[in-house]
Amino acid sequence: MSIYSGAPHFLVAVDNIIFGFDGEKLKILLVHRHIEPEKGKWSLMGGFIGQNERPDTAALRVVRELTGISDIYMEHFEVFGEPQRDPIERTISIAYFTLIDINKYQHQINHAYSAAWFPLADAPQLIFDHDEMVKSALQKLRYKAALHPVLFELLPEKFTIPQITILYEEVYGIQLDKRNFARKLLSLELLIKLNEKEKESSKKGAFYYRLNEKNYKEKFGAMTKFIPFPYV
Amino acid sequence: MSIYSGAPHFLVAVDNIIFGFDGEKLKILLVHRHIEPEKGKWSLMGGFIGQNERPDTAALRVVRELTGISDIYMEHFEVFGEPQRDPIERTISIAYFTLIDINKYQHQINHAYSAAWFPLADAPQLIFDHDEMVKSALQKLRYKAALHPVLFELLPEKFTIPQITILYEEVYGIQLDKRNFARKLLSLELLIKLNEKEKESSKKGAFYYRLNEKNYKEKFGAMTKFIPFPYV
DNA sequence: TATAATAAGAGTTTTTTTGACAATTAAAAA
DNA sequence: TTTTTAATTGTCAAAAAAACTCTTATTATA
Repeated sequence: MSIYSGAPHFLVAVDNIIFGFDGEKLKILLVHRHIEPEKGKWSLMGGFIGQNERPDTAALRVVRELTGISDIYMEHFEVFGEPQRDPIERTISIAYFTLIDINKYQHQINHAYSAAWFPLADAPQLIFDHDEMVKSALQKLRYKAALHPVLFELLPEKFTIPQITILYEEVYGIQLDKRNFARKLLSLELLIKLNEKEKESSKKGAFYYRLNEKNYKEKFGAMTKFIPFPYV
Repeated sequence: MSIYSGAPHFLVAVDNIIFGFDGEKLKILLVHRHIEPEKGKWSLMGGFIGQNERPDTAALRVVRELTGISDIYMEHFEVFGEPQRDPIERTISIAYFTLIDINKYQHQINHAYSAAWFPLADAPQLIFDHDEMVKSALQKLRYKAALHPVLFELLPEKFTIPQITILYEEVYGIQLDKRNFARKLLSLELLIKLNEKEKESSKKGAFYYRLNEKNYKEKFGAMTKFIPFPYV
């Protein structure tokens, strides 16, 4: 018997705020509950940590079960441990935010979970404290993305400067000066210009770019001010 | 019986990396283990989460038990959940870093824990994965302090510009240009100059300053580049 | 075939911030 | 009175950021 046996034991879960971007809106991926309690409501994708599983492995597993993908950007940002947060049994939840390319993985979604993408602005009410989790995740994403080029994780392999600009404007809810922002982005030497244009959204067409993988990895940690603080 | 009963339950602990600054060195507060396992070794101050206790409350309690103080800066930064990290029984640890004024509270330390301050540079080897925790905590502290005026939490109520400069140099292990750094600090309007000098460390004496509490709170969230990235 | 419309994207100027550098000053000790 | 020590103030150039305007490629339409 353990010498720690006097201490209480708890259920420990992971919950994942999965962000995506469809070219217009920042979205989150939610699952529909088919069981009680809170049956019929929407919730974040989550799950309990297994007996021999690390928390971050559990968080990856949960996203893989839902979307079929493993190669994703994920970061722990907070622990939600209010004793009464789950009315059935006390559960301590380790929360992560995850960024995925919505276009690439939309068809791989596991329909067993009845998942759906919702624009962040008009997502339904969620179970337990999941609304609070989403709010906090967005805050942490904003913090992160203001200093690291993390939002590229939300874009497809080929993207245009106007698309990136819209993404940043959407995440922060602000208007950016297109000229200054494009200049800043290009000066980082993260992007490789392609000989191909996207012609859906304009007559002139915008050149496609892709990430310079090497520079992206090298410069990811080096903080750059993408967005002036405080935003608003 | 809970409908979650199939899921495993775990011990959940908090561990606290408590930083202090004595005017020369950045230090951490460690406790001496009087029990097995790892009896005689040094460890971080930690404890198990109580049945009806929030994780952050537990982290505060643990610091209060050791130092007698409650009014402290504390931030969660990582979860350590490797299944084998504690050889006795699997324990998931929620880690926090804490900044306290070493001078103010040195005399309140609870001797039941045989605690001692160690300069970060020559701290003893710690139990389990606590060395890794300290390393990660320092990294997070550096990140935080490069953007927010959080290091003032380590200083006494009255402090001098040279003292702050030494603190930043110590935290980052770099040399700063005193003139440029003082200019940046003063331009933030966080400091109020006092009509009093500190005369221990120089003949001329350095003016004492104290925090402008209002501006400190207001501008804490507004990121400022105290230290250029990447540091080193 | 010309031209109007649209959004992309390259360029300029001003202001602010940063970084590199040296001289002056206050107070105690010799 | 002079020396010594560390604090404090100051200048200038370079770099970065912010504000702002015009040109261009392309499609649709007259």
